[in-house]
Amino acid sequence: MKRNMTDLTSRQKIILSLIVHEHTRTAQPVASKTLIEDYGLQISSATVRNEMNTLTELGLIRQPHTSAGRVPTEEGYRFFVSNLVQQTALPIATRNTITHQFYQSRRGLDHWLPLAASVLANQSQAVSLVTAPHSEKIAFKHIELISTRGSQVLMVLVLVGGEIRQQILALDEVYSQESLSRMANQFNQDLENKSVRQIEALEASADPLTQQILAAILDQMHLTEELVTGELFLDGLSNVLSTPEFAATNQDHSPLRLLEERPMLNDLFSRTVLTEDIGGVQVLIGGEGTWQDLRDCAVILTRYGIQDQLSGMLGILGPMRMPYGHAISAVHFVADLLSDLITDTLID
Amino acid sequence: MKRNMTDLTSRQKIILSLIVHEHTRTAQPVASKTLIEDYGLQISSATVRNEMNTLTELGLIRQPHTSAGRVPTEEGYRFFVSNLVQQTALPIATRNTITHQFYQSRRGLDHWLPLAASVLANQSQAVSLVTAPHSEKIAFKHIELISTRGSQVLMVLVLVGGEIRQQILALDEVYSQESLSRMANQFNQDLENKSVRQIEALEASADPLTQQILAAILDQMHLTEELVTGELFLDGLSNVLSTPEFAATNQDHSPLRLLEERPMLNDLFSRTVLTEDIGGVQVLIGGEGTWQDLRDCAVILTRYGIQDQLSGMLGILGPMRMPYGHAISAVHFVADLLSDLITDTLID
DNA sequence: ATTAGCACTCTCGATCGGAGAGTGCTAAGA
DNA sequence: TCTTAGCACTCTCCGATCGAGAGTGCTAAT
Repeated sequence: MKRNMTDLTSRQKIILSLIVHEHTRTAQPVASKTLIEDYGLQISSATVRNEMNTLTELGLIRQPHTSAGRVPTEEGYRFFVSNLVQQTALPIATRNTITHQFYQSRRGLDHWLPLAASVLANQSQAVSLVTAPHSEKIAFKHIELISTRGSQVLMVLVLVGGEIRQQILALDEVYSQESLSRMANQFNQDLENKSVRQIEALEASADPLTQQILAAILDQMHLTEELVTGELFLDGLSNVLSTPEFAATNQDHSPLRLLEERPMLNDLFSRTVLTEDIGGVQVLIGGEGTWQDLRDCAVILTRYGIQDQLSGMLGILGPMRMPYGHAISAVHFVADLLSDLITDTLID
Repeated sequence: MKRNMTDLTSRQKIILSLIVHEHTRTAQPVASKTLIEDYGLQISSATVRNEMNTLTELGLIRQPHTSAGRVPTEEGYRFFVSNLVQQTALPIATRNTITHQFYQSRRGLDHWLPLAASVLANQSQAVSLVTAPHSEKIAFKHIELISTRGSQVLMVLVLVGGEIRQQILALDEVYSQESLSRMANQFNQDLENKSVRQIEALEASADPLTQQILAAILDQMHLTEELVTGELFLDGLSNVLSTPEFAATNQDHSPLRLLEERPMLNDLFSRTVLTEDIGGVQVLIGGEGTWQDLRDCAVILTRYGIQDQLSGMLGILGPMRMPYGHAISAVHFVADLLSDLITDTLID
């Protein structure tokens, strides 16, 4: 079933590449004549047709109907991406512009993540997805208790890795800001770098007030732990709204549904990228049998961040007919950029 | 131009209402016969046709072509919303379920805002928009300096109202967590409740380290001040993807573009709702001449929060053909719910 | 003021046919 | 054995045509 490099002659590879390229450009079936005319091949259209026949038998391309040109199949795209695609690095000027946007007045993740999504969307002309980085292991870093009104207190919790969580606590009596700060300092000394387990062990043998706060801390840590990924940033919806692949022709089965269904999205993330080391880019073509809604789409995903410590995911979702070389390069580039930024500002 | 209540006989109002209702249901032009058959009117179709003629002359309904039924015009919808719509309160069971979801294990805005978006989207079967609440006047509440690595420090800034901002600072030398905490405490005493102006006044006469931190604080306060609204939460995209109004038939002019263009969105927010007091719901029909992309859409927006202190915006964007009664009630309901929650947990 | 009756108009869907595109096959040439 | 010119064949696409049906506007009667 699975083809490898050696199954195809180099001429067949060239023809497959050209079909992919041309079909990406025009969204139309590609004719044998178009190929020799537009790309100046030194062979006749009949020869191309013969080769096309072979490729069709191999399941790499197909004809929408008897007398139409050829279109790459899912298999065909997979073969292309695995063996033939060549990454087309972003122009140096573009890279500089983008890098500059990220580094100007170092504003932190709040700024970088939407920017990453925006850059990806622009570069790929597809929908981009970026998740906030998430710690591999949840541990306490710092707590702050801020008196607000009456006995109500704002708890700000910083976890190792830099994730910040907040919660309003209703304490039993009113405490001054001084005593709240003292309490927070105590927690900061006692809990630094401690894991959920270790903190749970302390919970039992504490006075009621401490217990209440510990419970809140643990609550937030649990919530964070349960997340597969951090917050999700999207961009580039308008890039794909008008493409036929995303139009909701089939009743309400649009690939865009996926973006609103966190369970599905998490599933996608878990099954593909979470298993990979940082640095590898995964390309999913046509839903891979699992995601019906992605039948005509491709997803390019990768992980960024710091191996075994703090990582997020980013990638794009576009029509299967996509400029893979450019898209993969763009994903790589943005991932590396974010990884660098996070390494520079890691909170540990 | 503008019609008021008294321009129409009560029978005309009934007919207009029925046309709006029926067209909302079927998305088809409404015939005179349909009206008397499906709604049991005790008049003949010819009479209805005569009245329809009048309504057409008044510009409240129109015929797509000579021998088709009638469709409400923009004007017609406006008249309907201003004079005829009756809010249909959400069923008590639904209200309870929703309220319960908001109040369970009070998790704070992180939880409430996406939930609000989700509830609105479900109730209205349209796209929902919710912005995080934003302070009317920016003032310092609390700062925390957390040592991370080497001379790098995480600054967590809490503003009056509860907005939290963070930034990584690169200090000139390494400070212990104790000395950082001491510094933070000093700031907390000196700056409590101070505005941007007041803090700027202090900046000049401080030592370099203090200056650096004050600059960072001011930087974040300025950034916050410049925001028209807080973070934006969306939901319900899939509700409208398949409706003709949102399909990107006209090249790439879909109403959904709007959602990705913050400037446009801010403009929409500013011109309509920011001018209103909390409690009033605004209905925008057909882009009101300003927003081309919203030609076939309606937007229902309102403000929630605490007057003159902390407020955000929420609403829905749907096809002009929309169950206004239900939608307006839903927007009202969710806004009130959020206002209550925010009042309970206000940080001042 | 209302309504029955009727002629009129316009859309929608089905059907048809021709033009054009592109193929597969065959047979000849390198 | 590989390549290619030539040609018949197939299928889509597009426009034209047509009839059915829906819904109206008008007229005349109540």
